[in-house]
Amino acid sequence: MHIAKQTVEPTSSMSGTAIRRPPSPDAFDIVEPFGTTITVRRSNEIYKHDEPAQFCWKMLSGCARSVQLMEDGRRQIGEFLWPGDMLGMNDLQTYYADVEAVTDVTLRRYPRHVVETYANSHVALALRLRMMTLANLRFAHRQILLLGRKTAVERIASFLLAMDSHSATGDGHLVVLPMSRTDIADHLGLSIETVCRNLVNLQREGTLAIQRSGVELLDRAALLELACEA
Amino acid sequence: MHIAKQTVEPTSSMSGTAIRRPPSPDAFDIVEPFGTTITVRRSNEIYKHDEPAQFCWKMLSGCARSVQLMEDGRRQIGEFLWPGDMLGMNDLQTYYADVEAVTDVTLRRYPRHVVETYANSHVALALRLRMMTLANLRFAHRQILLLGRKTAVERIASFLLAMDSHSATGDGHLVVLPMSRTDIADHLGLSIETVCRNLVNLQREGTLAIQRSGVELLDRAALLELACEA
DNA sequence: CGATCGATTGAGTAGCGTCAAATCGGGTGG
DNA sequence: CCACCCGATTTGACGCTACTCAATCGATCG
Repeated sequence: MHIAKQTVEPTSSMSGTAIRRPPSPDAFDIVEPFGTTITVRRSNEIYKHDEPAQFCWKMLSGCARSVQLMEDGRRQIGEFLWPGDMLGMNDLQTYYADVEAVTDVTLRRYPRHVVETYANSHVALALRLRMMTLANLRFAHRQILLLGRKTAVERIASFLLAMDSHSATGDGHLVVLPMSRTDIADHLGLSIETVCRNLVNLQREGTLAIQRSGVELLDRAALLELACEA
Repeated sequence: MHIAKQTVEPTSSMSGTAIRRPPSPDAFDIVEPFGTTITVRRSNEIYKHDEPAQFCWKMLSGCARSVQLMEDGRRQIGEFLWPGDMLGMNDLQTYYADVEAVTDVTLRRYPRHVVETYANSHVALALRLRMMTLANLRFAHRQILLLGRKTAVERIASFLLAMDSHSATGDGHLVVLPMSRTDIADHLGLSIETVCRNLVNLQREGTLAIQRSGVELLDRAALLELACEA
């Protein structure tokens, strides 16, 4: 595990924890004293497939990707992880995917056995963990529908809308895309060229404007229509 | 909800609960007194998308499918459900998929609020529920890799091996496939014709033999190779 | 300024989908 | 018992979506 930097902040700063973080007090506070705040630099791994699952993490800031690799190099990004998301929770003794930092990332790291121990005595924590897992399962099933039955444009429209809901900016139309086209392709089950071409097509149609740091959504209604979520 | 028949067996018979059912005593036993054993006939629904999530169920026998429908009729089967599997657990107030009986199915039905209440006081049950959800999440991510990055043959090989692990027969090579080709196609993100053709190709190569009730696996090593799980 | 990595564009193709027809199997009623 | 019917499965012909390979463009960095 390559962890670029390790600092010990007494409390997690609230920056970048806007979306999925519930209001304090959080059932997770009970294990806060056992947490360590760490930083992982862009492109470095947070944990790897088959490693013993000793820790779990909570995203504080940045973006990470969960990666499954096939022997011949085919790659699938199961999910992107955002502030408030948990990583590394498992029913097995080892992790079953790689997780890597897309941007520089700060995380709060907890020993798994501590979390499990507290989950066995503090019902609120057990409930919180279960609800997080159920929400993740729901997202996974959305992704299964996307990968099984949606066309390339539909996948991209769905993806952009999902990214939009993570954009802290909210009001503005600009959706920041911190991940590469390759990452997007490997998340949507497409080739990088198909992602590019479809983005350009959407731009041509006036639905969005491609910018350096992301895309500007010009016609959200058209995207909703395309994403089959209208 | 169309439930064909409703009986009240005092205890669930153990028939058909071979695979994922842990040995007694089960943490679930605590809610058994609140359960009702029901039967749902082939092709009937167990619950529907957007219904209030009042109940959850445990599969006792048979096979069910979890279905997501798009407005234009495209269909995705997220998972097949087998004895021991839970249905209807959710972090929302309503279900987010349809579940239908593939074969005649018997289930044990529990009021959600009872399960939630006990989960808040009986740690073993809370843990058990979380572990089940984590396992489901792991299966979902396997399916995401399959749908995102595997070819048609690879998907079918993976599917047959997964079905094999549910076959109670074990020793014999015959894998029973209770679901239709359409169901298989909608689970693997393929067309029904592609499923047929690839099954026939595998038969031609001597990897399997198509039979009335399922397929006989003649060369499991070849399937493992194809499934990219060798 | 050259080098490098990511993004875009173009040309050609293959895998899988669609449409349509044929076949199979199981159930029904005479 | 057999002829018929209907739905599911299989087969065939063809087309299209998205992939592959390859070249170009752009931006960032030393």
